[in-house]
Amino acid sequence: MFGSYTIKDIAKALGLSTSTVSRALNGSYEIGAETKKLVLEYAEKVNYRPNPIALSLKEQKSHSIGVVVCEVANNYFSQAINGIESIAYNSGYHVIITQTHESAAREATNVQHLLSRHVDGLLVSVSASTTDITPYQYLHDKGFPIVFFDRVAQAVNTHKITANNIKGAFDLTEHLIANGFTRIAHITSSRNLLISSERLEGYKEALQKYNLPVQPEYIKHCENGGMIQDEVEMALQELMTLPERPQALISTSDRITTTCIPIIKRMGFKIPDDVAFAGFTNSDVSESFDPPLTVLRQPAFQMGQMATELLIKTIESKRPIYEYQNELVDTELIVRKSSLKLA
Amino acid sequence: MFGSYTIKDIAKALGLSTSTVSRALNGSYEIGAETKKLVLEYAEKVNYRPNPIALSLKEQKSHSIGVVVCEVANNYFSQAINGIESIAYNSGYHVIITQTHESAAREATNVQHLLSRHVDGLLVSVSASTTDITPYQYLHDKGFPIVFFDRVAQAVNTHKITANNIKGAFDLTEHLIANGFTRIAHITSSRNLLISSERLEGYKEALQKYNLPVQPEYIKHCENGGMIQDEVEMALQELMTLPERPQALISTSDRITTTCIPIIKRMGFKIPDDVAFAGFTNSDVSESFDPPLTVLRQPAFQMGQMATELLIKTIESKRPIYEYQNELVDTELIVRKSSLKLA
DNA sequence: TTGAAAGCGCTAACAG
DNA sequence: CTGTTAGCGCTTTCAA
Repeated sequence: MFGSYTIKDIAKALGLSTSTVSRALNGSYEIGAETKKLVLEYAEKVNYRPNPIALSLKEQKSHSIGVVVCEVANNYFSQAINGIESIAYNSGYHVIITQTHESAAREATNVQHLLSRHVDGLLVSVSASTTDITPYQYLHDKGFPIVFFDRVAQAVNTHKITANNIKGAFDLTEHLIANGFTRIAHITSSRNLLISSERLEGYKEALQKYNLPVQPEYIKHCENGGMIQDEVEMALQELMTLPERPQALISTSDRITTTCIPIIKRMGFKIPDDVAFAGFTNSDVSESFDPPLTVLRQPAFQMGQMATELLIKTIESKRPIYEYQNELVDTELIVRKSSLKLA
Repeated sequence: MFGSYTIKDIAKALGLSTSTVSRALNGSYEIGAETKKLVLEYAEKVNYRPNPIALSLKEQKSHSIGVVVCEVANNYFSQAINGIESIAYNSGYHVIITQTHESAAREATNVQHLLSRHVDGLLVSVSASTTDITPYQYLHDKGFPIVFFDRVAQAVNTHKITANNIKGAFDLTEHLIANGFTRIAHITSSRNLLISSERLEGYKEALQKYNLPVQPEYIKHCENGGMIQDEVEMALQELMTLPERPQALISTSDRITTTCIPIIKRMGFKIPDDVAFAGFTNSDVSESFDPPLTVLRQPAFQMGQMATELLIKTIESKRPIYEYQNELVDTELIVRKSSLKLA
């Protein structure tokens, strides 16, 4: 709060009523041209700014949207937040960001917190440990605007923005197959996440297309989404000590992808000579890795923008919405040395 | 806004007045034990949550803090924001983040925007192109709480949290000197930024300590903070075509550091054989770079936390504050292969 | 111990 | 065309 002029101040200074000032400021029709001019000029002079809090109280709208993500310091999410901010800012909304650190409990608290803050809508990407989505279902049923992005709660029938995960993982896997690899392992995030199963599905589809067996021992889940270094290390350990050691690895989670590299090296394997590697990540330095990383990139910024546009449209819609969009956006495969052809 | 119970609802249901309910809820002394119990139980039952907007209007406090940074999708800032969120969240404040994209004009708009949102205080890290700090000075003079972190407006006498930039750059430079390099170039961000001059100073101090000449042609500024790829490329180009080509490079900006690597490689130089490299960055994957990067890391998370603690303390202080803290936090030098000893 | 009423800044229905 | 009034949810005098 900072010593700003109120409508009352203007009214007093100009010898008018607050309603007249309000009307002038809001360009109402029922106002005299001169009065209007007078008020507008004075308001301009004293740099009048309406108090958004008073407006919120009046309108029963906070003009804020709540964001639930696992982590801000994550390539994908920091880019998505960039997109969210860009749209929200221009639409007069501000953004309250909360982090789950992949904890379902924390996520529930965050949603509560955001609700008690009276956010007008929610932009959510569920945590890796989230299984209970009834709070979202409940809110949505009550007509509260929610848009999921990236990590969606499938069962809740609302707007969703996701990357084409199946195709993305398919492309990644197919690329490895095309490069001569047949024993390809798959490291992914929690089984709770739809993105995990979709990416797994894309992987399987590619194997099947080329008549390669889908081997369960080649598939590893990191239930904490890679937040815990040990789980990634364990998964890698198990994979690389298999009798039929995989020739290539794909990782389908941003954090896991970047975490894998040093672990693999520490285990003494050379990429791609001993084991090829490719993964989902939005890191903008994957080119500088040793070796340069083959990555599957999601349009994080655009996804954030799309989700926010949809959410604001929903919030501002006059009539209830019963048709929900399920946007699928394309990913980008960037081939580099880490997935180099088998000699 | 979401169909929640109000004090009025409770009052009506219990046949009390709103003031009584309010008193019960706030644990006032002037209230009957039974009434209090009654209200509290009912409130609990219906999951009553005070409307923060009404409270804000009443208290003339928004319980929100505004953050001004250049970019969320930046290693340092995303980590700092993580720290900011963690403290703000636990203190009942929410955080409104704005990005300048290194534009001074955008920064001014953002501050205006945040002010019109009635944030209770500002956490700012100025943009690379900011020269006019009078708005901050003005606000601060009026008693508005501002804490600068990382990129501070030196002239404004308020709380500041910075890394020990001089020592950090000194350490980085000394390390290179210790490794046998004598011709060390310095690439940094805009001259406007105090962090740039401090880091430059640390560099010079190290050279002087070891009786090495400070050569102006070895010092390059990127006025756009590395937002523009070309400016980094240009700087590198000029340095690497010098008659006496530098043997080592230090970069003192997060974004510039990560940008340099691919450019240097594209120019055909091998790191560290043709030119050694070390730089400020908070990237958590610098270990995976080719070659693994020697970096100077700032405690971004803690800096965000400290800044937020200070800001909230200032906001909530009963009496005006005239003593401002200037916290200097230590950096961490992590030595890796990119700065390897000269053969 | 409790209630009535005013007020935070703003808008809007209702009078005039 | 303009003023009066009430009300959004809450706290806090002031009376009782």
